[in-house]
Amino acid sequence: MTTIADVARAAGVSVSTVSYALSGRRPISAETRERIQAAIDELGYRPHAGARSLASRQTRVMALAAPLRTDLYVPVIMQFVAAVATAARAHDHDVLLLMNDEGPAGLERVAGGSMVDAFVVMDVATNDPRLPVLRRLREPTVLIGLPGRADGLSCVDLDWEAAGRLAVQHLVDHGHTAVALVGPPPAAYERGTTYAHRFRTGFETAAAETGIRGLAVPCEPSHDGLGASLARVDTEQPGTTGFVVHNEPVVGTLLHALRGSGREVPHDVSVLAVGPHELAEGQAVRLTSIGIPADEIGALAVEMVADLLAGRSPQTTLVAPRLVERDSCAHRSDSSAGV
Amino acid sequence: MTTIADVARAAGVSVSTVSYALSGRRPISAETRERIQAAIDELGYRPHAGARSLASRQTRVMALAAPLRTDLYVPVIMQFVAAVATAARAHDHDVLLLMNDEGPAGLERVAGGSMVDAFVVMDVATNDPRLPVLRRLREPTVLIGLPGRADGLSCVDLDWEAAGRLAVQHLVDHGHTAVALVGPPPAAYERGTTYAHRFRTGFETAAAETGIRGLAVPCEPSHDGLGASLARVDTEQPGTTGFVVHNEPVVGTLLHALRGSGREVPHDVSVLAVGPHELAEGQAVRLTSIGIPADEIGALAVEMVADLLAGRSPQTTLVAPRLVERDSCAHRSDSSAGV
DNA sequence: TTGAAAGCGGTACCAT
DNA sequence: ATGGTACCGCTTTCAA
Repeated sequence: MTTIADVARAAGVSVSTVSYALSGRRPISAETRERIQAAIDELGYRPHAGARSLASRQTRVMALAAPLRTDLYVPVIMQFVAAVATAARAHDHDVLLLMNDEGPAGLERVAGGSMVDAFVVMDVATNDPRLPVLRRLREPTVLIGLPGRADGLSCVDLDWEAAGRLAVQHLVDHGHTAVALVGPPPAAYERGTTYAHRFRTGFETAAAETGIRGLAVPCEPSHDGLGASLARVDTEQPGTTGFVVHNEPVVGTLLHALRGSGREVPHDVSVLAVGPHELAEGQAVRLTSIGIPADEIGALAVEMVADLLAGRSPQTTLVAPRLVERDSCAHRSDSSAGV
Repeated sequence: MTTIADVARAAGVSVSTVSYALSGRRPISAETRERIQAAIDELGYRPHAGARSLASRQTRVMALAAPLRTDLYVPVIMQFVAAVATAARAHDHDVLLLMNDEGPAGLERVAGGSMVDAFVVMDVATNDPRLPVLRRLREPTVLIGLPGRADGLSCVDLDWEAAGRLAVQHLVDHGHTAVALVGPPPAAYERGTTYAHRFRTGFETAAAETGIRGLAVPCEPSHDGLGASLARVDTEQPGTTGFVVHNEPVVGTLLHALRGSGREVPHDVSVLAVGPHELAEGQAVRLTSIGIPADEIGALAVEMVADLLAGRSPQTTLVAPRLVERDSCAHRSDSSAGV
């Protein structure tokens, strides 16, 4: 293994000069810099991360606490993970992966061992037990999601409430007066994951404000689960012509079920999906959808980590939802709202 | 921050004694051990990972190179990642996440900086450019997958060829004489990902050996993609009564398409899926399926890392496929094979 | 069974 | 602009 001393010797300078050449923390003559760089290239020198972290008290690694749940849509989770990892590299950081099954103890372990400089935490619940721990740690934290109280911690997330409103508004604009939300599984609501609540709140608020009928039903992500939810809608709110699906796994199933019950999309009913655009586009009818900008949010999270590391104060950022029109929402020119 | 010296002082022993008490590398009297443990608990001491890796030349971190492709079924990838992360923790290791977009350079960077003790690499292709690099590195590697030549590296994977044979055999056992494989997208074959080839080889070999008709068609993971593939099957091999789907995203779509063309499952045609059991169970008809034991393979990978770290030689392990019977494969008692 | 001290490979202060 | 060197916190000889 080649060390900084080897490089110094080869370049005919002192170790401190090599160190400063590397960090740029003090002026080095162009000529010296070149000799050093040549030595580094020739020897294939790589600073020892452990030695560096010991001396400098920073690791250039950030921890990413990612969820491991079956009631979450995995492709989106993975997109967040990939976005954070990629953005971290762009900031010359690596990512230490923490699976949430370790809980608060895992965060303490990693922080206590000085393994990371900061935390990015996904899947935060209203009263997440990790929050008090994170506040106490000296390493800064960015939450992907929005807990009940965010004080002292940075947060980034989609503005789910605005997304819920946007969905309803789009259907209202198309003349719908009875809309249903096929939401996440009950478990997602019960767990206190705020995005489920926030979307639903936006949905219900907008329905109330625009004076249309709106019904939100949770949905288990299976063929039968969707069947049950759809039955509830048909029973509790007959005449529903607009569907919002905030439950990726059942998007395709919903389409088939509607068709199976004689309702053509978009001729008889409109469907608006919330989820990845690829999902929306891969269906029998290309679905109008509100995307989840995981790449953007992941990159923002890392940006905010950098801010905190630079000494700036925690902040909360909500990303505005964006709707892409495709082929699943049609105008209802007449006033008939029967099935 | 509390250091080993603080602990030593509090316990009234030397630093080396604390170190040895922690590592267990030399006998410590029960009484001393207790005093040390008490001091550790009281002070909340955590060894500094960087200092430790500097002195001991090992990090207790393993790198996990995970793919970032859109043509892979993400839930399964994630299951591998979770399995490796969990197993790593069970071996007192952490996981540094590498997204494959960095390629061989990322591996060299991380190894050169002494950030990890070993590598677990997913999504290996026949002539993966990372292989020569990994062979050269001093850190041992375990591949999840099977490259063209595995010499010098450990490998774990599902025995995909056996899986392909198992699928055909199951359909043959149920009296089918014309079976089709709806496989992964062309990109998966072209990339040289061996699992696609191996499954297909097993499928075709078994079909040939049992003397039945067998047709393998790749399939783009979308509604239209499935439509195209199904059309090929109907044209090139009319009378097909057994379908093997090795393409998770289109499983549901295939079911609907068959139904749409007047073929009931399992009455008219049998369908056998390859993929997670939850996927198979969430369909309109509960599908007989061959699972992908990601948890088992991930755990094995970590086990093999531990073996290599302990000085044992590289080895290759192929996990036998397991088939779970559900409701999508029926016996064809007569000899009619018409659509 | 325990202690003292020499590294491990960097960083950054103090000099020049 | 550059060099010398005292740490950073831990592991592991060497000694007792």
